[in-house]
Amino acid sequence: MNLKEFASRLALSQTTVSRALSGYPEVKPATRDRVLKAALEFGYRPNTSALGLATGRVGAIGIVFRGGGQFGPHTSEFMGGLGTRLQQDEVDILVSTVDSSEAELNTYRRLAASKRVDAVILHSPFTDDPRIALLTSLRLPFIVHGRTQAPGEFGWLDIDNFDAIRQATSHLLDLGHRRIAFLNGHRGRVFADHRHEGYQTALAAHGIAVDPLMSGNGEFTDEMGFRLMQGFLALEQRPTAVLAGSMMSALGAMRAIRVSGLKVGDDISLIAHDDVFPYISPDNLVPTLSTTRSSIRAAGARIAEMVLELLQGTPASTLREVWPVELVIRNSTGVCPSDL
Amino acid sequence: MNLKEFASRLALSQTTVSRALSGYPEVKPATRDRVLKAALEFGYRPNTSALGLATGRVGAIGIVFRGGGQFGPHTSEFMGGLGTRLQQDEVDILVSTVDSSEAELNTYRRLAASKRVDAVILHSPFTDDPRIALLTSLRLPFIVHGRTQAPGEFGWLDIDNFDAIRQATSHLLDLGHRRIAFLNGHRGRVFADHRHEGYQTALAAHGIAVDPLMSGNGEFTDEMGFRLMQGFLALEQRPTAVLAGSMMSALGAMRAIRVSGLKVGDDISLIAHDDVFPYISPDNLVPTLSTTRSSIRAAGARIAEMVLELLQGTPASTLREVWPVELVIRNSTGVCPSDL
DNA sequence: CTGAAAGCGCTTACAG
DNA sequence: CTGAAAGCGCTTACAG
Repeated sequence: MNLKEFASRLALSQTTVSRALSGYPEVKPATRDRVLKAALEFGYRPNTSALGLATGRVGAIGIVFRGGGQFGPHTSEFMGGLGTRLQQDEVDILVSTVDSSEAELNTYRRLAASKRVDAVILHSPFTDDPRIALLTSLRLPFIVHGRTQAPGEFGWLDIDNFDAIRQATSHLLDLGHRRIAFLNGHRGRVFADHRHEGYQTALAAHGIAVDPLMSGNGEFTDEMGFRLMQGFLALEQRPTAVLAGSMMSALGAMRAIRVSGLKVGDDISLIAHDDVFPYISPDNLVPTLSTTRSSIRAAGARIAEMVLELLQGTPASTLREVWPVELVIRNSTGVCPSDL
Repeated sequence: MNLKEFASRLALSQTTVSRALSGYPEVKPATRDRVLKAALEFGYRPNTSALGLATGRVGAIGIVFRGGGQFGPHTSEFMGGLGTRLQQDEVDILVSTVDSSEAELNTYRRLAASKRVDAVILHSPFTDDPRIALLTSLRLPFIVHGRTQAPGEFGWLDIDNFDAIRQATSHLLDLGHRRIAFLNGHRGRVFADHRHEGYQTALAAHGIAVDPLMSGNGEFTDEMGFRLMQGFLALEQRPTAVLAGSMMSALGAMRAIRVSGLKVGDDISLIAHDDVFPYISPDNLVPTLSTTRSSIRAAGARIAEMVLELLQGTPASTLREVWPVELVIRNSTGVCPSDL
């Protein structure tokens, strides 16, 4: 059913019906009630394309993923967070998949030129991220999940990756550990660089330099954790503690430690970063896993809200947040064994 | 830039430009080339809303998720598969999140009434799924990921859950196991019911009845696997083999076995269903994990293709596929220890 | 408080 | 092979 038919059933003009539905003030309350009830009854809803043409707003937020690895467990939780907030405004998420950086840029061009979305969410930024300049020039509103050095008046939400790892490292140092390994994300990704700085800063406070042999970078998979940890354990002077960038790499690291005959918590301390997944909990591991915790789902929900605010006219420069990360001590961390 | 401006720059009518862009045959090749090149050069793309209004097609496929648990690891892989196929046609995925079944039905009503998507993908069907009748009455084209008894001329793709678990159970029986536990999905979900039937059928072939104490149902989380497995191990006559419905529940089950002092592969055999996640591989576990394997990403890609075919006019009744599932034997399965 | 009509940017029958 | 114009279903300035 379209507006014309719907309005004629109510014996009103399209104008009045449209205004009643959009909440304009100049409609008589009784008329509005009648329209609203009828819309529910007949299941009338404005055609999105017509609405998009007339108003320029389509009620969808875009997000682009690299088809391969990027659709990981973080992604689904983050999207779950976005969704819970956006559904309240009946805004949907438009997901596009790409194979390369170049394809990603082209997708933003396509989304902008065809006016498919009202805004996009940029994630996993690089220090100097070319997507910022592109989106700015396309005049496609956006919010960044993470931070970047790229200039511009955009909004962003990030967790305090620096302090999370600084805290975790300091805690291990306080327990007497001096050889602390680090499973980090890819170099060039802002979050990984921030974490590296936090690691370095904490070590430096104890006069310790970063040992390149004891830190590794990669995608956060179980295998990455397993392989890198095996490498660390094979070192002449193996670490007594490890920082893992995610639950997935922590699982692999724990297994490598176990297989080598050592015990997590007793022989080697472990702290992982936990994005809080519903299907794998640090409380449920053996031993329970100490973590730096920050719900990526909550971040998604807040970013959704920031996007909606941005579209409402809130200046991007006021939409910037750094979320603190909590260090949660469980049983995978202990005093450094003195016999090393 | 809109058509009007773009056409005038080319000194052509909007009609001709539109036809050239849409690949209509009645345009002179030279003209078409000129238009295509200029479109690339100026970055011209038709406005999606205008296109949607004029043609009724919006170039997006909808999928609805329950906000809470359903956004699991399966989801992201499946969407990755959808995306890789859809991107080739520049079709996007419109994701909506809901809290309840009722809200899900309303979302389909909203998507249909507002013509936001060309089709939707239904997933995780129940045996008698009310969504089928609704989508049919809404005339919203759809493909089901999974099967259902609900009547109708719709297309679907499912894996052979029955045979996967039947094979796995038979293999364990062949190894001498007689007490085989089963970590299954929620009752009422078709895939879980099919798996139960496969389990039951294989056991029955050896004259064994299903022992309700040795099978459990739930969401596929690490914790579910851990808790249920602990329960099985506490039984007076504990199982000598276990089937886990997913990698996540398998991780929990393996830990429960380990913590109890038993060894996977030696004391207890384990076979898990593996949807093939990039961040956790059965080859990399200790011991390596025997699985029933089926790439949920590949299923997503094929379903995307089926949706595109459906929209092209292929009859839904010809779009039905059951994919076989491969049993991959690794080191987590062994001969039943005779000392029990 | 309500309505007639222009306009958003396309496609496509119709005419040539 | 090309073009002028109607129509898709809305919103919103303008008029009353």
